[in-house]
Amino acid sequence: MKKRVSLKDIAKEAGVSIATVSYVLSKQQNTGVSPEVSEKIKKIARKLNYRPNQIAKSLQSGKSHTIGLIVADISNPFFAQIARIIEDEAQKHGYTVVFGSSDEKASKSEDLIKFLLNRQVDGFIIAPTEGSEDQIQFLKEQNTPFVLIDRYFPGLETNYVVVDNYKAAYEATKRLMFGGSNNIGMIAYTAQLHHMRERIRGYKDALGQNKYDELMLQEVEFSQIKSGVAKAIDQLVGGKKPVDAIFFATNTLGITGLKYLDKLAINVPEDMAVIVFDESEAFDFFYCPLTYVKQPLSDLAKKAVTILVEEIAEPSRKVVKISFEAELVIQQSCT
Amino acid sequence: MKKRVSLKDIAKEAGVSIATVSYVLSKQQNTGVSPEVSEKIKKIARKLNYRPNQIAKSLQSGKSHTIGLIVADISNPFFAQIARIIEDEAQKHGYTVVFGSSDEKASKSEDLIKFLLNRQVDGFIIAPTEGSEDQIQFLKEQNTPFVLIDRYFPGLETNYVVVDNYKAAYEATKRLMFGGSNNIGMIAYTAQLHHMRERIRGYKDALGQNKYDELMLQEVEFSQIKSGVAKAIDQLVGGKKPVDAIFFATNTLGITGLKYLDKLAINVPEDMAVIVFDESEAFDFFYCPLTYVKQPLSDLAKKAVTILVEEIAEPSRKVVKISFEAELVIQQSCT
DNA sequence: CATTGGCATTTAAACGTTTAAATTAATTAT
DNA sequence: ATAATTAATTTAAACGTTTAAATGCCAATG
Repeated sequence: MKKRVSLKDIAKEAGVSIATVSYVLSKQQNTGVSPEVSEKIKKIARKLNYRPNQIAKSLQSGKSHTIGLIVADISNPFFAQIARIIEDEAQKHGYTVVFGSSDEKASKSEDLIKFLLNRQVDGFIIAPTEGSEDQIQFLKEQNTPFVLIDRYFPGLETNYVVVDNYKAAYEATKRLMFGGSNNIGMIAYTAQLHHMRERIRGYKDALGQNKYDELMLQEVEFSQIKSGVAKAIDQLVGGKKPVDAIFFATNTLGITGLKYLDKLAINVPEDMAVIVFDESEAFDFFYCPLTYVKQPLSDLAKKAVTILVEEIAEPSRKVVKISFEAELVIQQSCT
Repeated sequence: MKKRVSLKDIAKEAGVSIATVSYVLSKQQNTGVSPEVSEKIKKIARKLNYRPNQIAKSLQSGKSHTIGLIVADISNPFFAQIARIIEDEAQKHGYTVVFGSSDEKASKSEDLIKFLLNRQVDGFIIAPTEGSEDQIQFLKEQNTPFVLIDRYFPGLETNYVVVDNYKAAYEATKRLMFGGSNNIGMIAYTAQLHHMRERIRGYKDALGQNKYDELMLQEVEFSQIKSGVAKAIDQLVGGKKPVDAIFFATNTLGITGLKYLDKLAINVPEDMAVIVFDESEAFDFFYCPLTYVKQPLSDLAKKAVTILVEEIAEPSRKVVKISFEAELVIQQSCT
């Protein structure tokens, strides 16, 4: 491996000290290096194809210009899209992004945080998993800059960028009612995560006391989506009061659920109205154009980066809490 | 920001030199530190919650334990899935992954490579874009370890892990013929990238001289997929010899094309047989179960990491070229 | 002419590690 | 008792930067 050229090499070739080279190449304005020397150094640097060693800079400055992104699963299009926007936005600010997938497991999330802290990331953007409050609290105590995205913990004073899940779910459910559905079921995750609870709360509130029945809300485990969703749907359609509409709390639940409905030969929207939280490329091929809740991913991700970069620059500023509105894209599945 | 605890802090508290602490904590076997001192140091380290500064280690060792992943677009599920597998595999070897999306632009790819080189990544996994040969050549000259994935340049002696695109395309086309299609069109990218040319070559060879007609191969630009595909399909179905089958060269082309076929009210497979290269969650919802070429993503990604890690350990070893077989998953769209 | 000031450059320390080499102390052999 | 050996620990240099402080030089000032 050819040794990379360093300031030292340039200094030697130019016959000056390392410091002089550094002054020239880090090109702050008022460093009194003579124009001749300056030119000479720049020329040599170009000739040798000098590329500064970011690691050395980081050690010296204490800043790595890297941000850690922790999501549930980078291969889930929802997070992949967020990752892409974060990447672009971070790059604009001169930051690199390193990522990790927690698989919704607090233990993995903890490992990742530690791993990335060792790497001296300057800050984190995290979609926190259930049970990771103490990790978040730890970051806060450490004064490590971070922004939560997609989810947050109402009990913790932290930066976050989310969507108004309650409102979005409320409106979606109301739309189903407006479309004529009388028994609206919901399929959500078992998780105690706030964003999930908010979606459920929105659903319940929309139905109101008299309409809501325990069995109409089915919760399934992350770890066994497929069987869980199947069982949930069986419950919803098989009970004494079968539902005529289902509100899926996420993308993945929706995809899995629609496949199962297909298997049961239940038709959307004739036999069953449907609304799904989040979009998916897959929905474009569903025989009935789906009504879904569209999150402003780009806004979410960009804002998260902006806040993080600001926080890195000015560590102990006030916490920023942002909640965007989601949009209900109405198509034919909810009538 | 609370200062992180360093070896120095531990040394001071323990009343020993920094070196002793380092010897204890980097726990090579035979460093003759007395058990008492060793225990004491470990205890203090735990108490102070010491976490080694990876940046300092990197500077000292010249290894960052980071690998750079450059793909066309991380938000494309094909690459997102690869990224996920690479992440897991890299982690097993103690590596972090930083990623960047080139958008199939050589200039972006070049910027990314430079950016990540400054970050001292130990090596790269790259899905190279068209026109990036010189960048790859540059890495080779620099002796920077790297592995190409998904695509490669036949003119360059480099590590790569790909799929036998020729064979996969050949078999797919033959299957369409076997299914009874007489005029088989193909929609591919304009790119001169080898993997794309191979898919096209496989298609042509399967058809054979007598069957192949210029107009049956339509190439569209990356930059205008939607309009390009629409135009291509118009050509294919509108000519004097309308096609009765289409072979889509990628995932994205397939999705876009199927949507357009829908718009034209062309039915699969009655009016048009279809095979797509690569899978997509979306296909599960297409009214007719699609026949598609399934790449062994997991094998590809894992192998790429293995090769890279080996190359980093032993830099000037022989180039490794791997070609996996793709699987043709036959469903109802090709009859 | 000695002093001051300003400019261009260098010295040196620092960031947090690792590690070869040196030092010191204790033990064993002669 | 002295030299040689071994064990435990420290010193110091190195990785590639940045940057405050020091230095050297020259011209201008009083």
